[in-house]
Amino acid sequence: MLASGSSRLYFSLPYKTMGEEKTTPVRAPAKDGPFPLSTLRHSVSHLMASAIGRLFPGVRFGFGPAIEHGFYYDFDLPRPLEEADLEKIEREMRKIAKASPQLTCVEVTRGEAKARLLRKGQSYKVEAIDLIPEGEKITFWGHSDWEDLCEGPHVDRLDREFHFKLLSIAGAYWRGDEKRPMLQRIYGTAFWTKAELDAHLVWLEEIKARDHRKLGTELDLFSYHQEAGAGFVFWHPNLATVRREIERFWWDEHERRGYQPVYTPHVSRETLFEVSGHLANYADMMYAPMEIDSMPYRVKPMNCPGHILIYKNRGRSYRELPLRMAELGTVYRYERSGVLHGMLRVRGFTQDDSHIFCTSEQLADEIAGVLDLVLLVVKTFGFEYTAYLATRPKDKSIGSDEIWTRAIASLRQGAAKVGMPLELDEGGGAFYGPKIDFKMKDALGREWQLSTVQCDFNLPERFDLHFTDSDGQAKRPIMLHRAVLGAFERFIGVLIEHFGGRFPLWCAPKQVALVPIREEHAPYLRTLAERLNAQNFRVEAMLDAGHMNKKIKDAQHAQIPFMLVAGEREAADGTVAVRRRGTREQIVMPFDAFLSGISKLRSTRALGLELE
RNA sequence: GCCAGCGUGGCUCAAUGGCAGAGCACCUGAUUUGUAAUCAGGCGGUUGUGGGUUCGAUUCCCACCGCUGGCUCCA
Repeated sequence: MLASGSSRLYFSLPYKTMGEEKTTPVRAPAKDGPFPLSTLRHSVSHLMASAIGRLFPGVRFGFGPAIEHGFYYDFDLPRPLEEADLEKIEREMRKIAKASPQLTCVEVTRGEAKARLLRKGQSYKVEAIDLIPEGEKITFWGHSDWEDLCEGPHVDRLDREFHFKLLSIAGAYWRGDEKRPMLQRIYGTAFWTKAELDAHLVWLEEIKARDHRKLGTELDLFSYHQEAGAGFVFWHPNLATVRREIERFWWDEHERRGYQPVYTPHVSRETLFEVSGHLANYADMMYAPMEIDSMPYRVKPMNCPGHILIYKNRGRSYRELPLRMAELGTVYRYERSGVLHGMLRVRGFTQDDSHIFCTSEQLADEIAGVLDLVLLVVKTFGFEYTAYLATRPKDKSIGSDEIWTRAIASLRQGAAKVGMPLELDEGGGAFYGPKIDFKMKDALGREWQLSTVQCDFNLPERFDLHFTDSDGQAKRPIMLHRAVLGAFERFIGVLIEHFGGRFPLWCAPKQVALVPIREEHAPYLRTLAERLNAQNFRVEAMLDAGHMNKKIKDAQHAQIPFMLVAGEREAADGTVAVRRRGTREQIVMPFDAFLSGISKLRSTRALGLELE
């Protein structure tokens, strides 16, 4: 119903660092034509609705807005749609656009609008009228014999040049409410030019090709199993290697920044989660209790209670603050079956969790420290990001206005210290405190929520935490929850798609492939493999009988960053023919030069593969 | 959880109410190759699980498990 005013910047490409590895088509943002792109898309959604009206008499219409990459429209139809229907609908749309291109708009009174819709049996639309604020204009937009309660704006004529495609069918609750009827939704997209539509379709293909579930199979990264249950990920050696490298990076950075490692049990007595409030507020997400010695125990859905027990284990001095505890803590949460999605939405996952206990004076510095770490991660993996400051929710929340104001100020100060711009998410905070959430934008321009920093005034109260201040008084610390990667499952799932399976050298499952030209050159390469192994490089030595070309193909498919090919000439002068992933180049260089080159790429965690 | 679709060797996909097939992978043998697939042979499936209809079900029906696209909810 609502067309937003102007088209948004629709797609950007932060792919500078990837050098020759770049495979994503470079696209300029889709342009507005005679009308804004979103207006076109909204009009095309109307065109689709009118075609549905002709093909499915008795259809009742829901909403049909323009969205980020296209549009949708919801319908209550007499029968389920099939893929094959989309083409039929498209054909009907073209017919209608050609036959009756003129759009019309009439303003009516509220009563008249209702009568008009009742007459047509459009019960959802009748309901929609009540959503329009009193005093606002009520208009119908239409073309041919079809019209729709709609605020507009729309394009003037449907015989202008534009290009569209219907993409998929899905179910959607009326007004997004799961207690209401399920409608059928058709998604589509539209552009002013064919080139832009084609580019968009190529982009959709690229997304499909980079799907972490597809690459997970192709590159032997992970699996899930019917016999193990939905939402549980099995990490294969290749992906476990990636994870271990990232964990190593993570611990290095945390130790450098004064975090202390802790480990806490996966299962605790239920009373712990009563005290923490999880049982009262989070029970839906928790698994049923298990009985141990006739007492109920629970699998942990979060790590904070465990960390708090460690804090509380003895008296704490102000000298210990800020106290930063870090754990790669595996938690289990019940997610409804329909929301599970590869590694990105699972039921058991490992958070890179930390809790910082500090005074309110220390808060801004601690936040700055966390944000600095987020920036390091963003840079290391080549993401772009947007940071959102989420403030006090309107309905229920705890803590005084003063403490909220101070915490929000601290979040702002922390961001200012590291020069981080903040978008505002008004009222988006947790009930227990404000936070900064990050959306990371991947190489395909899609956004993912990963990092988060949250102030918590609640748990220190509930667990009655304190420390002894310099004046001898017992005082209450503030707690900061933070995750930088978020969860390994989601982070690495995103990373697979971000890199398209082409991991940077430092965390690639295999880093160097060795290919002899003939089997008799294998001994030379074996000595190189030993030297690489001695430097802790992960080597795929393809030294068995077999043909060179096949090995080259296999190494390329496995996305191994470097391939060293050697025959008589190389063996004679201690050189290697280096072939970089994604290229056909053959650069002959001394092995020592190669070794120092990749050592540098590894130690700098370079994103690209340019050897100096 | 809800709506819709799907489930055939490790992977990608055929086929039919009447003996389940191909390519890749894997194994064996031959081939010794200068930058993306050498040739030949072989192994491998109770067609997701359970029930029903039928002379006969992988195919039709039901339930469950799992997956996919969305909705709703989230790291």
